[in-house]
Amino acid sequence: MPRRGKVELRRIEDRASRHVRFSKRRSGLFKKAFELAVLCDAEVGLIVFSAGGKLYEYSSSSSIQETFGRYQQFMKAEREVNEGDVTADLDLNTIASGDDDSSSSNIKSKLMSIAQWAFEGNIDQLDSNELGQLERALIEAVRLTTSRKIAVKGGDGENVATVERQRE
Amino acid sequence: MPRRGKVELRRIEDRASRHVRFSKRRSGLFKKAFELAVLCDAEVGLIVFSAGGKLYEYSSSSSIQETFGRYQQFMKAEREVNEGDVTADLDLNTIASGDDDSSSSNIKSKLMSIAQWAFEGNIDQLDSNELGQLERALIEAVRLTTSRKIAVKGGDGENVATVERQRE
DNA sequence: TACGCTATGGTTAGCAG
DNA sequence: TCTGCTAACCATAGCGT
Repeated sequence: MPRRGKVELRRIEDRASRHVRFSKRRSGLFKKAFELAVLCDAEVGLIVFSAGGKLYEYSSSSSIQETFGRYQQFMKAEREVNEGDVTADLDLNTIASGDDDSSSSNIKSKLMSIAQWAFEGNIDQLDSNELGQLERALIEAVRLTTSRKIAVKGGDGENVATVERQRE
Repeated sequence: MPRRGKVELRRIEDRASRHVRFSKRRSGLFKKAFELAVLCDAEVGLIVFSAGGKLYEYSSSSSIQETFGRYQQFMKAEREVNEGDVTADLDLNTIASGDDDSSSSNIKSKLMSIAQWAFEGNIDQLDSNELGQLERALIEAVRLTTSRKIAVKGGDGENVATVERQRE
């Protein structure tokens, strides 16, 4: 005798039942994701971790990373529109400002902006100007990281790594 | 009179119909994703781009980026297991090797390894040793990027093969 | 533990407004 | 274009094995 009523929308407490239903619903979800991509010509990226930590993924393009890269680009573009920026300037203001704040959040956001370069289109197609932007972002990240390292270590100022720009 | 037969699994050619069905199926997919997360205590991240480039997203945790960060960690851990690595060593071998190959693919993979640091747990919790690893990765990325910049600026004839992905 | 079954509830294609 | 309707298809909970 199949189900008696409609499904309640809350966590299934019974472990076994939860696992079985996870398995069934997961396959249903991935099927739907695939159908949406094919039928409607959409790009779909789907990541699922089970309660036990197992990973399941689907991407209609070549990889999840590619889809997420597009997502990052989209977010970046939206941010720029909202802030009135015109060019993909990679936070040059922040780089220019001389504050020596090597807090972890600053490092993280700098690494995230570098990550965007990794996820965006081909590195092949970057011109020397864009490479220069990337270069500056990386140098700034080195500076923040080095400061942070020293701060954590507790004042060992001798180990500062120096980045020397190559002459052009 | 509702539908006459089962749905064919191929791109819907009629624009209007494709849009309507995208809208309906998308909401169905997001509902299913939400249900899976709640019912089965799973972590779900879903990104959808419509054919027109509009973005739709869902994440059962605080953000897509967080889910993707976990995905990155998972992939990294898996890679380490497969390669027999014990520590999160961030390709120090590659860094150590003195080859001066500033090809775009090397830059990209270096940026990706840096991106992993951004997505991983709190920067706060890195000790000075880990910060040193990150520092070295960044310095190597600067070196590769600078070389690349000079190469591009100088002899432009180098048009590295561009790979264009086909859809379907 | 995982699969097959099936009645029920849920999703949706086509159409009308 | 979007919204609502509804028949028809589809997914799946609970059970049996």
